[in-house]
Amino acid sequence: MGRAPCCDKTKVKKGPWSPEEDATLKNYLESHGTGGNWISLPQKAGLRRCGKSCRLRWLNYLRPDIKHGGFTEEEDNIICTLYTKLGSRWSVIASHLQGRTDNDVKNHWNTKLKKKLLAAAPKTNNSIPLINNNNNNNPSDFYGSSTPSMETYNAPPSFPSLFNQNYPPVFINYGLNINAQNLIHHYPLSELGEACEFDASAKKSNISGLYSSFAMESNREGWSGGDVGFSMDMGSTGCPQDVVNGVWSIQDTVGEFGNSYPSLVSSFYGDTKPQGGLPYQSVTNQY
DNA sequence: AAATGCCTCAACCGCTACTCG
DNA sequence: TCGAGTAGCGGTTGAGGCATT
Repeated sequence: MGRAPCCDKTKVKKGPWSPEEDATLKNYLESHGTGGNWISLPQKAGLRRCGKSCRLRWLNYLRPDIKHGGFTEEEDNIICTLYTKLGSRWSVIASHLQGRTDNDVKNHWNTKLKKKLLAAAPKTNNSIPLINNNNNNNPSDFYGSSTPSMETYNAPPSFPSLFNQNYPPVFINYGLNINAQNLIHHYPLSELGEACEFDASAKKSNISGLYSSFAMESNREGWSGGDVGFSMDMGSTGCPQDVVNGVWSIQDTVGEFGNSYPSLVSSFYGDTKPQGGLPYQSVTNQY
């Protein structure tokens, strides 16, 4: 048996709020406050709405300090910068923007900023991103049923906060999440390290989290293995975002990446979770 | 003018975190 | 310490508006 619903769904109204309902809720909250309990509020206020719905309507729309209307360029930059550091923690990001709600920021990102940045990131010529060693060059096999975009992007030029001019250009090919337990189940870590040329520090890591972040980059100067590099944080390297959000930051990884490209995050470029058991295969990059 | 497709965003859903008895 | 109730969060949906054909 599942969890008991927060209200009787058959008795509450759903869908868009009418101006009358807005006024009722606003008047009630301005004179009584929430009383510390949203669940019982609609009954007290005389609304046939779920408490959660009332809370959302107030927080996202009726609150007097809400800023409606388009986002400024400065707000866009803040969102982009924080997204690279925090991932989709919309409430935290929204807290840095006066009068913006998490829902607002989330919608704005999904409908505008994400597309804007993708459009500003032209595909590279060397976009043959992944080949597995299973004698089967169909990359979708590697990703299971959740096939990601196999496109490769240059660093978006409109994303200046990500790229410090003191560093050489970086081309991130792809970033994805991997279920570490599945991974261990199928591969000894040392074998994985050999097969995929993981950073030496990653080989030594203890796997402690369910999810780890895995990223591949190319054209990275100084990479000992040639043009292709892999980095993996196994959840034990002090990266605060990787386990929960799949947000991966070179700045937060250990080893030789540690002092490289500050704030550079791969999660923007692709994010998927392989589903089902993976066949034995390693991954290389080819030009 | 009508049909169609696309985009936006308010609202919902389900899950986790937190609080309190 | 545990469990119930509630708050908060992020992902997703779908109605309505707008643009294009």
